[in-house]
Amino acid sequence: MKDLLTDIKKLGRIQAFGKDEILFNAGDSANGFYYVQSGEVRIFRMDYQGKEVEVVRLNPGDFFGEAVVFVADKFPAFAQAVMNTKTLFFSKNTIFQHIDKDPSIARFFISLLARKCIVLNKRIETLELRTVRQRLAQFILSQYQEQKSEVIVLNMKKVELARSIGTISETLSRCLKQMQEDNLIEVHGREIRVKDSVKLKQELL
Amino acid sequence: MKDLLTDIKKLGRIQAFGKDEILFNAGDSANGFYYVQSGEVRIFRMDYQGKEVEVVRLNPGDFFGEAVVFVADKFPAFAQAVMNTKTLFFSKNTIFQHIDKDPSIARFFISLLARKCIVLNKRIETLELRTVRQRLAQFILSQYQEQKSEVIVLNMKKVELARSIGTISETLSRCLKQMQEDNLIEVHGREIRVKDSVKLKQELL
DNA sequence: AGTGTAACTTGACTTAAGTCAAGGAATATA
DNA sequence: TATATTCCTTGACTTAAGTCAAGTTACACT
Repeated sequence: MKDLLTDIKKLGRIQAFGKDEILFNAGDSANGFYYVQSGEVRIFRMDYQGKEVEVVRLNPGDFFGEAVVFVADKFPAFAQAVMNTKTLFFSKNTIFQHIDKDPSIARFFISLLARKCIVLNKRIETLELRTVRQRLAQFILSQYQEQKSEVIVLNMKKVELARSIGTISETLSRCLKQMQEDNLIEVHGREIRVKDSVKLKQELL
Repeated sequence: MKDLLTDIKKLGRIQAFGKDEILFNAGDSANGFYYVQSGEVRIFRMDYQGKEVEVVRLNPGDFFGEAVVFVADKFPAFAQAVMNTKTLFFSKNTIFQHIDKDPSIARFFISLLARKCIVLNKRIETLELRTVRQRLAQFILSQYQEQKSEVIVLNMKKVELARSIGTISETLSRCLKQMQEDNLIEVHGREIRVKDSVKLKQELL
């Protein structure tokens, strides 16, 4: 699988983008997708007031745009480099050719997409929880399980975390404080130490 | 594509389930996935109190379980027939064999999964909207665009709609009423008539 | 180290939305 | 047609969470 990824990466063309540079605009024809080598990419939409609404951020090791390329012909959102970023670009044609002649490549993308579905489903379940506190607890627990450590280190700003659990930074702040007072966690900057994972789980009703 | 689906359906084994019958339990090994021929299936989890939390409902024409089968080995949730239901069951082995020898089948599942990703992403964007009113507006607009008609007919109970936009039936009720008073829509039972789609769009901020 | 900016926290206040409880439709069942 | 059940709506109330505004703290850069 690791070698497969290495092989697949060889099918891509290296591209470099400067900070704030646009990779594609909403409406651009989706004739290929991307893999982040280094840096960071953000995907966002424009709402009716022309305000940007961030959808997701992609970090090294992430593919993006492939779902769109496989089913639609235009990108529905914008992609912009957050910092200097290197990507691999995979053209639709190349990839389809390789999928057709090498089943292991087909399987690779099947499992890539399947994993995305699972992740997205989890995200939805989180967002469907009623209170911010529950969604935050869910987030902390999921990180806690992924990283095997008791200490979670956020790889994003708190505003971003807030948005990703469907709230705003002020509310997140208060919620973290409250959870500290309830002895569930301990917060130091971007480090969250899980003190009582059992009680934390009980929060999820 | 239509023929491809027909061919693929031939790879499945017909199964029939009575009302309320369980198709699989959380934790069962995922050695295959399903296609709904007729009837309805609901997927749900158990929370810590042992209360059922519905994740999604599947109707005729829907595949389910395939993402899990492609990446994990156990189902994370329960599946239950809502009414008498006929499904096709596709065993993991059979499907993988066919994927490996027929690229068009691989492509079929790639596009199936890619479409799911797109749908899930839309769902997330909806849930991230701040107010219930916005999420409801979003829901109505998306239905309005899919069905080309001004009249949307809900194919679910209002409780279910409420949950799917992350709220409860009482709030949904009040929200629908308010939107009627604001002359955006007209509600008669499960029919929603869009009266002013422009204003409705402006609701999304 | 000093200064400036961005990130985060806190407080006071307002509004949205959930809970509980009751009552009406609508639909199914006898 | 009556009766039961499920579904939906409404009201009164409480609580959660958003807004606005004012500080802190942390960090980045000369």
